[in-house]
Formats: sequence, C-alpha cells, structure tokens
Amino acid sequence: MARQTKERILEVSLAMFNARGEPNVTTNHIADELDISPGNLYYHFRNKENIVEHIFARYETRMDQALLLPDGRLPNLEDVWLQLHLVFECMWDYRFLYRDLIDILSRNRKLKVHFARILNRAASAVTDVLGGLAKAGVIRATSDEIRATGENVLLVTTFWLNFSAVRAMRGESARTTSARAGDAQSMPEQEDLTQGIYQVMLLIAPFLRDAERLHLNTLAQAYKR
Amino acid sequence: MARQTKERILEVSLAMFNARGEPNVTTNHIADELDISPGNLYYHFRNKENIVEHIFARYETRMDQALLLPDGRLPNLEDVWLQLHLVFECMWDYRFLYRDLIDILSRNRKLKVHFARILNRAASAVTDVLGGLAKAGVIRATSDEIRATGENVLLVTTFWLNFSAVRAMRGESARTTSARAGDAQSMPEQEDLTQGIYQVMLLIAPFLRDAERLHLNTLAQAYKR
DNA sequence: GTCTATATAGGGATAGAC
DNA sequence: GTCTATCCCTATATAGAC
Repeated sequence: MARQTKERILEVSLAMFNARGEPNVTTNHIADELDISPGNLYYHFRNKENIVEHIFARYETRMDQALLLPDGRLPNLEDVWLQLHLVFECMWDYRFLYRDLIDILSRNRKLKVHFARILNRAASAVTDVLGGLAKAGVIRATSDEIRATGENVLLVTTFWLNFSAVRAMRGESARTTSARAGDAQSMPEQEDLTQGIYQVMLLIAPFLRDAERLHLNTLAQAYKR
Repeated sequence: MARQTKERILEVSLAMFNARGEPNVTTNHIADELDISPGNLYYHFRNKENIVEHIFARYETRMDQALLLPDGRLPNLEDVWLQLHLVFECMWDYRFLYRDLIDILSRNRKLKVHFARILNRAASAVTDVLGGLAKAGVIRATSDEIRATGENVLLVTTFWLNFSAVRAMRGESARTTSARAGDAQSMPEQEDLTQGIYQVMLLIAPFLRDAERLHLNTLAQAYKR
C-alpha cells in the first residue's frame, strides 16, 4: 500500500493545487481530502515543498516531451498546431505552477533553475520551429524578427492562463460571468486553451504568406470573444 | 500625527510589498519596519487587505492617467512610446500587484472587478491607438489584426515584469546571474522596463511601413540580450 | 494615537504507539 | 505504514491602559 499512498498524495495534491492555488492548500487539507493523518503524509514526504518538487519533476518531463520537434525534416504549420496543443495541455494539467509562478519559484532555488532551463529549451524550440518555417518558405522574417517574435511567443504562452483568468470578466457588470461553478477561484477553463493557441498563432500570422495568413485569420474569427 | 502615520503605513507597505512580495509581508513586519506597534497599525487600517485596497486605489488612479490618449488628433509613434513609458513606470511602482496577480485578485472580489475594468479600459486605449495609427497611415492592418494584436499587447505588457523575472537566468549556470543584490526575491530590475517596451513595440512592428519597421528593428537591436 | 498584552486560529512538522 | 497527540511558531486581530 506504500507506493499507492505516495502516489495518491501526489495526485490529490496536484488536483487541489490546480483547483485552489498552491498557497491556499495546506498539508492538513491534503491529508483530510485523502482521509489519512497528517503524520502519515509526513511519512511519505519531508514537507509540502517536497510534494511540489515531485510534481514539478513530472511536469518537467511532460513539458520536455511536448517540446520535441519533428525529426529530420522541416516543420510545417500543422506541426506548430500540434506542438502548441501539447504544450498548452501540459500547462493546463500543471496550471497551479503558472498561477503563482513567481511566488513558487522564489521559494525554491532548484525549481527556479529548472524552470529557467525549461524556458531556455522552449526558446530554442520556438526559434528552431520559426527558423524551419522560414527555411521552408512558410513564413518570411529576418532572424531578428524571429528572435523577437519567439520571445513573445514564449511570454504569451507562459502567461496565457493567467491572462485568461483575469480577462474572464469582460462586461462592466460583476455578475455577468460570475456564474462560474464551485470554487470561487476564477481559474481559467479548458476551452480557453484553444483561444490561447490562436492568440499565439496570431503572433506569427503577420509573417505568413498571404494565402496562409488569410486562412489563419479566417480560422481565428471563430475565436473572437 | 495621525494623517502622517496612516500615510507612512501606506508608503512602507508598498515598498515592502514590492521588495518581498505581498504574501510574504505581514502586518507585524510592516509595524516593525515603521517602529510602531501592531495595535497602532490596526487603529489605522481594519486589516491587511484594507491596506492593499488603499494602495490599489492609488494604482488605479495612476494607471488611468497613464492610459489617457492625445486629445483631438491622431496618435503617432512618439505618442506610443510615451504612453508605454507611463504605463510601464506605473506597473513598476506597483509591481507587487503583478507579481502575485491571480492570488491577490482571487482573495478580493472588489479588486478583481476593478482590475478587470482597468484591463477593459486599457484594451480600449490600445485599440484606439492602433486604430488611430492605421487611420494616420502609420501602420497597415485589418481591424481583426488590430484586435488580436491589441490583446497581445495587453498580455505582454501585463506580464512583462513576471516574464522578465523568470527569464533573468539565461545561462546554464545557476551562478551566472545570481549575483543580484540583497533580497533573494529575483524581482526584475528597472532596466528591464525599457526592454519590455521594445518587446511590446515589436508586436506592432510587422504592421509598420517599411521605413519605420526598419527603424524600429534597428533601435531594438540595442536591446537584444 | 499609540502602546502593551493577549486571544484566537491555523499551519508545519515531529514523537511514539500501534 | 499509519495513527494520535502534540509542539512550536507565526499571523491576524482585539481589549484596554496611557
């Protein structure tokens, strides 16, 4: 039963972090939810930070998978869509991390270093993809434009969920969108992911050839709020 | 001395929030720093949240000022630079808010509503400016492109400081940039602001006419990392 | 207005029995 | 492995004297 409990702790912790935000979830809450004692929890993990670290390790593995590029050929737009989906779904599954990114990273040097490395690898991936698209003639951009656009792709992707959460309330009335379910945490919803992907694609739209640019803008129409 | 103490509490709180992050600053810390008793602090403010609300109100006033558009004429690129400077400086002065944005807003409905409204106003301002640039012939973009680009301008601006903080560590070595001063909070530094402004400008660069586009890209060169 | 003292609560974490 | 019991510490907030 040991292995199973440790695993359950990780699963439930992740779910609770995502639902309520990591700073708002205590070890007691986790133990409660699992119907185990706090002491038992501390048998499996030194402390709460240790739980976060274990979850983060899985996140890193998952994200590295998502960042893999098509091998041995130049990328096309389809590849970009697919990769963005993988990345956004990974971010979604570990959204607690993005919700309180600075706070979480500032309390843990190791996490901070690892996250910085992930960003570096992501930056490489983006640059490679954009460079590949340019080489394949799908987009037309200077290397400086690619660099700057890549950085913006990284930023928009990283903070899309937060932006989406804060931007959820569009109308003037507070009531308009407050009819969200359960946990008054105003977390973004899964449907926001697709919109985020379009928002990223629109960053590179200006560099597309006319035909693709028009096509993309047409697709994006459907996701106007 | 009453007025002065209340004012000093607000000033010191803001400084400490910015330096250490709002969640890491307690009412006791603030009282300590001011050399007053915790009881005294609670004479002036009902609770910590109340302090945050007062500071937020000033932030909102300041940001509204920064969002004002040139009156009675079409905007030009100079106006955009100026406005971005005002906005980024406002964000800098109240950076604690952006550091833990979701966490802070999720604990206070009023703040959340107000921040959403500020974003709405900012969105209008951005759309107006971009529309004005288009009308003046400075940029060339469809209204859909303006809308999408405007949203990205908002996002990049809102989260630039966070991105900058997390991205500060570029090299592989953890030591490389860890020689930052004092408070191991990895807050961004003021010089990052200028870079953020360029990063935003590069969002609209693709829509500029060739001459200005080249000019902007040349300027931006200086801010490559 | 300001202080001292204190109430209350909750979270992190450990010891030791089972 | 798991539980019970508990300790320590810190944060918020209040009461009442000065």
